[in-house]
Order: sequence, then C-alpha cells, then structure tokens
Amino acid sequence: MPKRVDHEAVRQEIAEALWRIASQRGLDGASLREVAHEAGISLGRLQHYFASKDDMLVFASNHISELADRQIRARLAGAFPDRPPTPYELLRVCLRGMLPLDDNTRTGILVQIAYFSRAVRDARMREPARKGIPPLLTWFAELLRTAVDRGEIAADRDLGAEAMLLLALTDGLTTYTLLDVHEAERAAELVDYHLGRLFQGRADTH
Amino acid sequence: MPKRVDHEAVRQEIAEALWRIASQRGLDGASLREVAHEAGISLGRLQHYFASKDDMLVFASNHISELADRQIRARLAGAFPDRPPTPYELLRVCLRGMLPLDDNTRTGILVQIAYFSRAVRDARMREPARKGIPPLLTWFAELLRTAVDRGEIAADRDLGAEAMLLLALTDGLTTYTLLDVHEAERAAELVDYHLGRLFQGRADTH
DNA sequence: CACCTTCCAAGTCAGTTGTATTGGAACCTT
DNA sequence: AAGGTTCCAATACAACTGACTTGGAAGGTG
Repeated sequence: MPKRVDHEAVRQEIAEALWRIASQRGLDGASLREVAHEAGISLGRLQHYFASKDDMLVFASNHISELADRQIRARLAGAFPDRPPTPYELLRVCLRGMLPLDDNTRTGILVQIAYFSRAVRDARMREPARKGIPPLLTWFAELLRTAVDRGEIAADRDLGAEAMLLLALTDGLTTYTLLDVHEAERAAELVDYHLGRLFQGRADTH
Repeated sequence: MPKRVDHEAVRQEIAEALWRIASQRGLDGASLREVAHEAGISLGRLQHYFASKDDMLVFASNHISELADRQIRARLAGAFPDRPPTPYELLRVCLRGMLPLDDNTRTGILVQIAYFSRAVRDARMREPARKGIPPLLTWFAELLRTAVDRGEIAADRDLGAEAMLLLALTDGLTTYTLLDVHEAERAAELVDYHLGRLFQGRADTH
C-alpha cells in the first residue's frame, strides 16, 4: 500500500481551520474553498479527506466536543494539584470553564453556537447534545449529593433540579455576555452568587 | 400621486414569510426568491419594498421584536382580568411566556435564535438586544423590590442579580428544551421551582 | 382625457457554492 | 524495477445567490 498519510491528523487540522472560520462567519459562511485556504491546503486535498461538506461538519463537531471536554478535565486536574477538591470547588471551576472568560473559550463557544443554531432545526445534529448532557447532569447531582451529606447544602433541595438550573443558568449568562449585555466577569460573579446561595452552609466562601 | 399601496403592510407580510422560512432553514437558508415565493409575490415585488437583503433582515428583526413584545403584554393583560396581579404572578406569567410551551412561541424563538447566532458575530445586530434587555431587568428588579416589601422575599437577596438570574435561567432552559434534553413542561417546572425558592414567604404557591 | 408617478413581473448578470472529473505525482509492495 | 494504490492539484459544471435593468401595467391627478 502506497503513501501513508495520517488521515486523522489531516482531518483534525481541517476541522480546526473550519473552527476558526465558523467562529467569525458561522457555519453557512464557511465554504469548502475558504476552509481549505485557511488550512493551507487545496480544495482537492480537502475533498479527499471529506466526502461531503456534511461529513466535515459532523467530524468537526465531534472533534470540537472532544477538545472542549479535554480542556475542562485538564482544568479540573490542574486546579487542585494536591488537596482533593470539595464539591463546591469542582462545580465552581467547571461552571467557570463554560463562561467566555478567555479568548480561547470564547471562540469555542462561538463555534458551539454556530452548531447549536443548526441543531435546533436539524434533529440529526441534536443527537450529540441529547446524549452528552445527561451524564454531566448526573455528575453535577452527585456532587450536590455529597455536599448535602457534608452539610453544605440544605437537605430539602431538589438536586436534579438544582443541577439543571446550574447548567441552564451558566448557558443563559453566556448568551447575554456574548450579546454585550454585561461583561464576562459579571457573569462569573452571578454564578458565584447563585452558588453561594445554594451552598448556604458555606456562603462565606467565594 | 398614483397607486397607493400600504408599504408597511406589505413589508410586514414579507417579514412574516421570512419568519416562517427562517424558523425552518435559518437566516442564511432564506433566499430572496424563497421568501418572495412564501409570501406569494414575485422577486421583483419583494425587491421593490426592500432595497437589499440586509434591509429586509433588519426590518423583520424589528417587526418580530414588536410582535413578541405585544404578545407578552397581551398575555399579561389577559391573565389577570380583574384582580391586580402580585409580583410573583407577573414574573411567572412573563417567564412562562418566554418558554417554548406552544408552537407559536416556539417558532418565534427559533427565529430569535437565527438572529442571535448572527448577532454574536456582528456588533450591528447586537444593538437591539443590548438596548432592550436593561429595561426588562429593571422591571424585574422593581417587581422583586415590591415582593421584598411585601415580605415574600428575604431582604438579603441581591435583586439586580436575581433579576438577571431569572432571565438567564429561562433562556438557558429554553436552549435545552430545543435541544430535546428535556420537555418544555419540565423547563416550566424548573422555573417554578426556582421562583418558589426565591419567594420563600410563599413557597407553597405554585 | 392626458400625464406622470408608483408599482411590479420578467429577465439578465457576475459571483459563489458543493460536487464531480481528470490526470499525474508519490510511494509502498512484490 | 514494475505495478498498483493512495494521494492530491486543477479544472469543469450545474445550481443558486443577491443585485440590477427593462418595460409596461395600474391608477390617481391635473
């Protein structure tokens, strides 16, 4: 077999070129030629690695989800080098990681929004979200359960509801941050405010 | 002067045709020809009323904002025919009106998302949101202030923060509703849960 | 009635799009 | 070294886009 090329590596580079363009012009504004040019390759090469534009979009979606996931995990691992983190700390770092506080995350969110605006109209593109969110919610709820056991959260809270509220709240604040209604730092403050209310036993910990 | 045609009426009809298409195919998927066909007119007629596609998009954006605003006000007025509503009731009806609980509202939200996904990349399209949200937040905060005075909300709450949280929360829940993570009714329940927590003095009122 | 402005349908145009085709270079295997 | 497969650049193509031009119908006004 001739000419060995790392398919996956090329596809990832193309996906990242798409990423850069989609964050500025949206998914519809990203033509194959433009993505190829941004990736520094010819249209022919790009087409050799993706049979259709849809193929490229789907692959890039998965690739970007993986990157975001890896980034959050790295952040979580790096934030607590020695001391094991409390549920409060874990949640706070995780939620902050979803806010557009730095340029990298901000760009990633813009791409997610480009996919989101297509997913609300296309059931096929909704699948990744539909499958990925429940585990996250379960993890949130488990953290909250631990916090209740530690006496940091009132026992009468509905943890499944609180988990969903945390997620929705953070996303909503991101929305209004990107619309320039308030600064990203303000969104972070509001998440802290909400978390402080939830963790009444340690409301003094910011 | 010859041939009087109600310009505004024609423009509104075109805007509503755009609305129908954009909710299914997005703003980029709505070509002038398709909008004209949906409106039951020729491309030439459409172009007579809008100098450019951008013109049409901007007009439709304003028109749709007005419609949504009017619908919320009508709902508020109709929900309490005789008895003057409490702050809790007002907030609840208003927030419920922002959730995709019926097909009409759902379609409207899909159009808003189409505009939103463009606004996050185009500062010019951010202006309407940037200007429109603060008054809404102020109104929310005023309602909350009244509720505090009535002893329905704890005095140590940050009302500005709570107002923003309510808005962000509702938007975030709408997001996950449209992604099929949960049902619209579940989103409504979660809003009620949050409101019930906020209005501790009357947590029994659903 | 004659006139003139508004209105609008049809067609044209240059540009861009995703996809398909072609031809040959690169390179591993036998 | 021969052969066959992978790789990829160039080109072509049909479809569609937004914008523009043209010609004439509609219908008040003088």
